[in-house]
Amino acid sequence: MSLRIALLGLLTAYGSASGYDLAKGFERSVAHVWQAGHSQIYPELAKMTADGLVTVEAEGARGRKIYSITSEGRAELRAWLIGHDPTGPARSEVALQAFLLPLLDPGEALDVLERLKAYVEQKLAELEAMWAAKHALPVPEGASGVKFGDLALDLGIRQTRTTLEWANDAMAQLERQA
Amino acid sequence: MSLRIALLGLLTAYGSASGYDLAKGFERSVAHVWQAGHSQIYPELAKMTADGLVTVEAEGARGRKIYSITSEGRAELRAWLIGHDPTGPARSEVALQAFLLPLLDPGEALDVLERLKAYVEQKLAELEAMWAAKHALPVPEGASGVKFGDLALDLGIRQTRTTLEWANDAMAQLERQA
DNA sequence: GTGGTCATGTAACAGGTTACATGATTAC
DNA sequence: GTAATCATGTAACCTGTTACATGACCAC
Repeated sequence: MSLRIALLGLLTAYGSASGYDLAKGFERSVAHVWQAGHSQIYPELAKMTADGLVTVEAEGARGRKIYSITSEGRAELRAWLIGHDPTGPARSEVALQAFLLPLLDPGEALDVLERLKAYVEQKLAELEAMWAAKHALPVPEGASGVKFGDLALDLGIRQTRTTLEWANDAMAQLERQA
Repeated sequence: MSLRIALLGLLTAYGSASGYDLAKGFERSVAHVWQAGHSQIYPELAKMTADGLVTVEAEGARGRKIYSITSEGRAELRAWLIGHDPTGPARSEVALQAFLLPLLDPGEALDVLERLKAYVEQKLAELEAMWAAKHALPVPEGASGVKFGDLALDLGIRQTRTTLEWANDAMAQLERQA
């Protein structure tokens, strides 16, 4: 379901786009929130067309199909946004690794945390660069106060920072033991 | 892969256990980190037995099969813990909803955040209760400094708190606009 | 012309969820 | 005896990943 929603959302933001554009859109704007490759996107767009949520507005060069959202699609997106309860199953490889870390001896566990920290630091830098890039330009006239995607980016940055703080504290704790 | 690792980890912690016990273990200790139903666990244990990572140590009443980890299994678990890079694809329904929230008007968006906040508060209460329960008892003699699963629980609590703070700030921001 | 990137698709597989199905044991 | 819970399994389905495959167009 969520893939559909993400596609409808992007299509709303873009006005209209091809499957290829949407795949690029996933790499850029939504990558930290949701991911999908083209092999998942193309069949899904076909199904969504069959279900009347999107339509092929035009066909361009190189077989390019330009999709746009229908009013049914807009309704579906709206219903999900308003009605969806995020009971989403928590599944985190990082947390699983953290859970099992005490099975290693402190020195080894420190190495693992060190690598994790490096990874998280890099990710944080990427997200902060994204934020900076988005906010470098002045807000255009008539734009709404909250920019599209900003709330999610803020959440991502905060959570990444929290993970980093946790890793530092966990390392300090292990060092006291080692 | 991660399901295997989680099962090997629980089996290490428990010494030995049946599929049923492991399913219960998922509901309790690891639920905030990883999840799996019995319909996934039983076939996986069968495959792991075929691969030599676990063995059926004994068969009890009601067809109960008691598994224990083999040295091969311990090696696999260790290798994963030491060598696994957490490049895990980020996929979060909450973040997706946050991303698309500006598509609603501020009043509706506030309602969604209100519901999310209630959910997150409840989850935080559960995790904190778990922490309190674990730390109510004095640390047994000879136990290592960090209790099994504590690092992950700490991470979970911190991230849940961060999400809550974010929701509050996002609501305040939307209220200014409404 | 040839290498890159645009653009779409399919197929095989791995991981996960929901529903179906069955029987043994225990508590009342 | 009957309801709850222990205990295991299978089947259908959905989602997601990796790999394969193909052709159009553009820049050099």
